[in-house]
Amino acid sequence: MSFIKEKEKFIENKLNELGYLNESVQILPSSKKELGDFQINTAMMLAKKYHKNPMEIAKEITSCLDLEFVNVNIANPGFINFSFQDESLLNYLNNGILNFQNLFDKHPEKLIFLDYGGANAAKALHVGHMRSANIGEALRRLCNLLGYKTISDVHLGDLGRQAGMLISEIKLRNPNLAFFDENYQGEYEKVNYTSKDLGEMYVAANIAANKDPKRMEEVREITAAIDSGNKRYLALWRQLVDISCVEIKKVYDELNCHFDLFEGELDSFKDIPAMLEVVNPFLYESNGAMVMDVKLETDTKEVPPLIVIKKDGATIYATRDLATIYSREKRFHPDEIWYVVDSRQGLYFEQVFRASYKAGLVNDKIKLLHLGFGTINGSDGKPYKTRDGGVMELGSLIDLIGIEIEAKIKEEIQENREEIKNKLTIATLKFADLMSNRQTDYIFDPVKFSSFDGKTGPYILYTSVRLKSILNKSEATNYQITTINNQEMKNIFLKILEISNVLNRSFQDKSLNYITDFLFDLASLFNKFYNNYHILTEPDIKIKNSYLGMTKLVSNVISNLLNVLAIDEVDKM
RNA sequence: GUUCCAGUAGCUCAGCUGGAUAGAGCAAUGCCCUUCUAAGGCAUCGGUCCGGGGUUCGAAUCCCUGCUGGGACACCA
Repeated sequence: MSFIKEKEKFIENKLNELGYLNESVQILPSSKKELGDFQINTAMMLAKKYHKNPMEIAKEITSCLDLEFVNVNIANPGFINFSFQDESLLNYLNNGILNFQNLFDKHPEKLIFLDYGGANAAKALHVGHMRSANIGEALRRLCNLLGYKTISDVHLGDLGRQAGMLISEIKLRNPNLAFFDENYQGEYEKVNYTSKDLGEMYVAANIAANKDPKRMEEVREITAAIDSGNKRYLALWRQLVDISCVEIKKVYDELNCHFDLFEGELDSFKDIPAMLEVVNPFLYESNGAMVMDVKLETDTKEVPPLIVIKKDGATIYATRDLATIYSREKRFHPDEIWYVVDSRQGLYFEQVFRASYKAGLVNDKIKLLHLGFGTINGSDGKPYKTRDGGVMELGSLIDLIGIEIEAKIKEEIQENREEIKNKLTIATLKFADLMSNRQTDYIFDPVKFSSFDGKTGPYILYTSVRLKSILNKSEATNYQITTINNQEMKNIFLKILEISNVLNRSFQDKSLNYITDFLFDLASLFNKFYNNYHILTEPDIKIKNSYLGMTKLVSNVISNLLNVLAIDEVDKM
């Protein structure tokens, strides 16, 4: 158990003895440092609830604190401030050097299924995909750290109109391919496209179809044909999906994303009949389509019915998502399923989740969550585009930042230069992406992000390199902090005590900005210390060893938290 | 039109479920490298927390209301 948690429990027990039953206590860093390192505001909350004088309750609480609490004082109208004995802190922190896991609290074991990534087959990944990937991957790692089991699925968008688009374009360009011969019976040849070709053809088809209604009609027909299982088109489409997956996997690899399952909408196809059997009793016909009511009496807003089958009899994304939920429940029995998808799909997921519960595709105990995220905008506040107004592909974006980064790596570093560049580039992007609260939009500014002054990924990595460099030069092998020698050191330790709280909040909000903030604060505090004290030349051996122990501790903490964010460290930069 | 979410320093954003004097980064100005990576550190400047009511010991945070911006509102995903 973390130190803070242990002390909170201690106070909660004392409150029980005083007759304040089942109250929870939060120990927070004090906002008035001159009054103590920590504060609790419990007395004022209890005062309201029990109609008593907060000062009196504060006195009751402070009178039962033990000797580990020092410098205890009460301030109007009922703030309790205190600090902890250095020995207690050091005892705990030294355990943290040996094992990072000692610094925070484990959660109850559950299985969480995460759906993130969401790349579209045959279309290049763009900036929006990056956010889903970064947030999803970091959440997966956070879950694992806290003791949850996880399954991640990229859930490709590999069915739908882009299939029709692409095939119509191929048909136009190579009408003689066997896929377009209704009478062809033999094996289908391997097509010879690169994922770049696919991207280019998709764009061409999209433009043409938007201009020409006849072309759009053809796209619709092909899409519908695939939907109803047309073998020729499906054979071609599966090949195209495989081609584009090569590129997609490469990018996810660069982003350190790990997917336990690399499934997609195509895979949900086989589950549709079984799903429809369950949902069928709830369906009714409306304007030709088969829909399901999902509104509730408690709604203050209008929640339209969910379309499950289109009027042409074809499936729609909702059909596939319902089938996927059904299949996930059957195969894995997760306690929760998280969807890391753009906030704009909020209403849609609300409908799908309601439909799932209502029809009994999943039991009521399973938690279905849509973790929406804000859009990535350009400096004009509109969705991020390239300079000429096109869609910014993720790959080009990574290259763009990479060039800036390359120029800043020290010239004398030649060994692994490419690898260092790549890691710094991803660190830059990820840190910027995870830094803003998950739910809010943010402005993507390549110039700002690659400048890496201030609160950035490279700043954290720079600090981590510093820490490692010191540890290497010291040649220390075991680490023990025996004294808190100055305020800068104390501040670092107090910050580290916040880890458990930071991880919990991050988990609760499903937002990584608490972790990026913490990393920045901790790195800043260490850099401050670094500028004021010289570790390796410290003459007092006891103090020097404590400095080294602290350096090791900070290094461990930063490494572990960067790992949660799926950011790799470097040895030099 | 209905509904949801935003509005905090010149700019970009935090703000721990109501706590004490509202915080960072960038930008601006001035310092600190013969010392463990100066991609660093220190200092200064910068605020009617969109406006107006209310709730209470206490509001950027909760409620009401107005203004501004953005999203969503059935056969795209």
